[in-house]
Amino acid sequence: MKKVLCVAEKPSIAKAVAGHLSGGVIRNTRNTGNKYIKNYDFNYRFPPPWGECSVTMTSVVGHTVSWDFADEFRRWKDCQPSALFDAATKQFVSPENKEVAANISSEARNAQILYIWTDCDREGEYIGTEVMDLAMKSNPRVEVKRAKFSNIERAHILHAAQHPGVLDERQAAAVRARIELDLRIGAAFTRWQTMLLQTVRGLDEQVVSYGSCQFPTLGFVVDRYKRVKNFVPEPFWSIRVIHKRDDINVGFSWDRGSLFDRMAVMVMYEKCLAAKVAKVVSVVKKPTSKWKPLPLTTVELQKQGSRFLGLSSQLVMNIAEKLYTQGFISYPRTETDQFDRGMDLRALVGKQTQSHAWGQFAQGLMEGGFSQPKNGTHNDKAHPPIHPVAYVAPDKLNADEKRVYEFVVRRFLACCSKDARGETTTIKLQYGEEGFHTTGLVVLERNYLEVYVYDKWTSSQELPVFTPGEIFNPTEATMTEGKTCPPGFLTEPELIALMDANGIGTDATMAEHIAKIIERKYVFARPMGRSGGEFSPSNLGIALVEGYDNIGFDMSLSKPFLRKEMEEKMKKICEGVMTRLDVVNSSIEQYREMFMKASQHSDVLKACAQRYLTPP
DNA sequence: GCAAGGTC
Repeated sequence: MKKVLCVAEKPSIAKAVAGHLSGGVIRNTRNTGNKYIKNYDFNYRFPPPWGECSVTMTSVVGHTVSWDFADEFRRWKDCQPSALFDAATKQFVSPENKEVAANISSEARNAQILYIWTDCDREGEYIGTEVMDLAMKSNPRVEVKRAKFSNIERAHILHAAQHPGVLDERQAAAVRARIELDLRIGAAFTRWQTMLLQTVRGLDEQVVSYGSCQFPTLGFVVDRYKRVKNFVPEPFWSIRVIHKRDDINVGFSWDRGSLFDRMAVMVMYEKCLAAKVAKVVSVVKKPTSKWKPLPLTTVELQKQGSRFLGLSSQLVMNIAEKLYTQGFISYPRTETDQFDRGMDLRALVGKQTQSHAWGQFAQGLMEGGFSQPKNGTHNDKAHPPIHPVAYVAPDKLNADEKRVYEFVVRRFLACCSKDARGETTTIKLQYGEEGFHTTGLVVLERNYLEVYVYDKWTSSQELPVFTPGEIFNPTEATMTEGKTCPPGFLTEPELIALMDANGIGTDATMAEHIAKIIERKYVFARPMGRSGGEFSPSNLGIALVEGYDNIGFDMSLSKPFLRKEMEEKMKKICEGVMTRLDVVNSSIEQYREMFMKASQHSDVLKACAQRYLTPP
């Protein structure tokens, strides 16, 4: 009988896959040197030519192998920062991963086949090559296969086991290019600018880091700050009509909205008054609905967590991680906003019927209210949307955990419910030569809104009856004056949305980048009650962005374009259009030129920092 | 004393 070693990216997947393949008959569960990892032994019948095999299923815990510079470049004074662009690098297993690596090597020793079950995304493909290398160290002749799966539903996993594929070397190469570039560019610029600015007041003890994600994130905050600061309010004028009927004051808005030309508005307003009467042009009733939300992704969880729960994105992710490891919710790092057709969503809804808070609603879904969730447009092919997998009694969780869990559950139940339905009434007026309108809403069926308490959709004041063709004398018509308002400082949900839209970081790391630029004292977070808080840059943060902008680069270091370019090059590696070395070499040359330009004009950056950091 | 990416 052949021995097959299966390796997943994380312990939870190993456990789930072992459960499905073994049919519940696990011969042996062995502890390893790592407290999270277990080895599961069982038999499984693979398709020919393998047939019935003795299987060991285990996992790593994310990356096992790290990259850094060779020893002679590790200390900051050992070399010029610019030397890091082509300094020797090395891979190694960090002390906390020693047992993980040893487990793979020793389990692979007597296996004929290594079957890789890492997540089916780019990082997973690379982690798969780490596992392969570790296994081949002890068993160079082991045959390597790769499972293709996108969720851990039983039938899906069994199908994956029956259809072994191969590792995608291009995707792994793309990740390796990314690792090398981030290391070289990040370390070179970080050392250089830290040492350059050390003599500036207040920065003597501080690391001033550069990272391809940190800087664009900082750039978003500075950008908004400048827009707020440079904002010049502009006056505008409008016309508003009010008519009192059945004791209701109905306000009508001007079809033109508002104009910046006072005289023009004045003339139009006078014409209205001269006309004396207004005429009802149309009264239109239209069914309308408010759509239930899409299945929950990580980015959405972080944005809404900040908006509705008043928790920072990082805290939300830490809590979600904990709820996941305790088996209460599904994997919290996902880009997918579509549920697989095969998933038994009703079973998951059923588990929530015992809740005092939303149990009745869940019961209602079980008794006919259920409706298949909408599909979004994202699918990472690795994880389903975030959803509750078990019911948890509220007294088992602390206050913040309870709120995150509750959000995940309510969101899920909302997805499985129906859109809210209502009816709008739109009344259009002609008054002089101008058009006016008003709209009323009656909510007819609340549906998902009953459980998704975060969305508001309320009936506006009911409109009195107006009849098409009717002519009346408006109670009041006024010319109003307003002023344009500056935008607010950047909030956390807005920042996450910007990062997401511009490809800065991944769902798993966006919160870390935000935390990092706070730790580096580039930005401050002002807590703002329930909406989560807003960011403004420090003097140092502004100085860095402005200093580099003053030097002047074709592509700004604090804008997302450089990162986007790197992402596009990675895609080209995946498509086979470029090789890893093409990408690494061309990017290194590009950054080396920028680095040289920066060092030639270091006085510009330094002067900028001095200007912002020296008290007047 | 550097990065960003996994995961715990």
